[in-house]
Amino acid sequence: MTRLKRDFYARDTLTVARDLLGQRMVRRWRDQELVGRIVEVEAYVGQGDEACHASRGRTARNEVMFGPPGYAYVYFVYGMHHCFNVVTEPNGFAAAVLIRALEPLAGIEVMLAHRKGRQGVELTNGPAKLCYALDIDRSLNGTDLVMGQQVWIERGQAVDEGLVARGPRVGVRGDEHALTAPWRLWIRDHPYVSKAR
DNA sequence: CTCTCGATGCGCT
DNA sequence: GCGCATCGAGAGA
Repeated sequence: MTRLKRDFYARDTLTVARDLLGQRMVRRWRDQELVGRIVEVEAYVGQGDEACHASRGRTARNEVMFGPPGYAYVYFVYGMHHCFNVVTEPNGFAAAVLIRALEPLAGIEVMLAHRKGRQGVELTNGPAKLCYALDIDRSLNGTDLVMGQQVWIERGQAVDEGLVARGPRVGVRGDEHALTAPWRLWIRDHPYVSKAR
């Protein structure tokens, strides 16, 4: 499998988000690989995007987003959950793509164990759920997706443009633009896409 | 099925 | 102190 390289991530965030659909996210866990096909993402685009954690400037928490592309930005939210993002755009431009849902492809037994009792789409149909399934927490914040050995993304089956759906992001706050920009992208009718609330 | 609400820790005002 | 890029349980229809 071909791992995505730095130049994949170093592009416009919406383009990276679009191209991440269908790719294979891989988590090295002990001596096996937990793999899921990316079926839903959201773009968070820098200082002008009020929903982006970096919109109010650089802090200890969002530091990784300001750095070079191709690194993991993992944050802790609601006192109990983690979310996994990939950093995009050139060094200095704070942007990232949130991975919101996966279709499990390998290591499903391990994912089932991590999800204690949940099964089927409940394994990975949400940004925090997939972090539980893949055992991702803040210890992975700042890890290199291009050279690292803990988590990375491989070239997967391309998604035809006609299958790409777009809409407003889920659960965000901010101005009118932040609330309405169609920066959530998913594979149309895919069963593992998260349920809107 | 839909809706509401509590959990729970930390980053930032 | 406030609010959060969420989830799961429980109630009601």
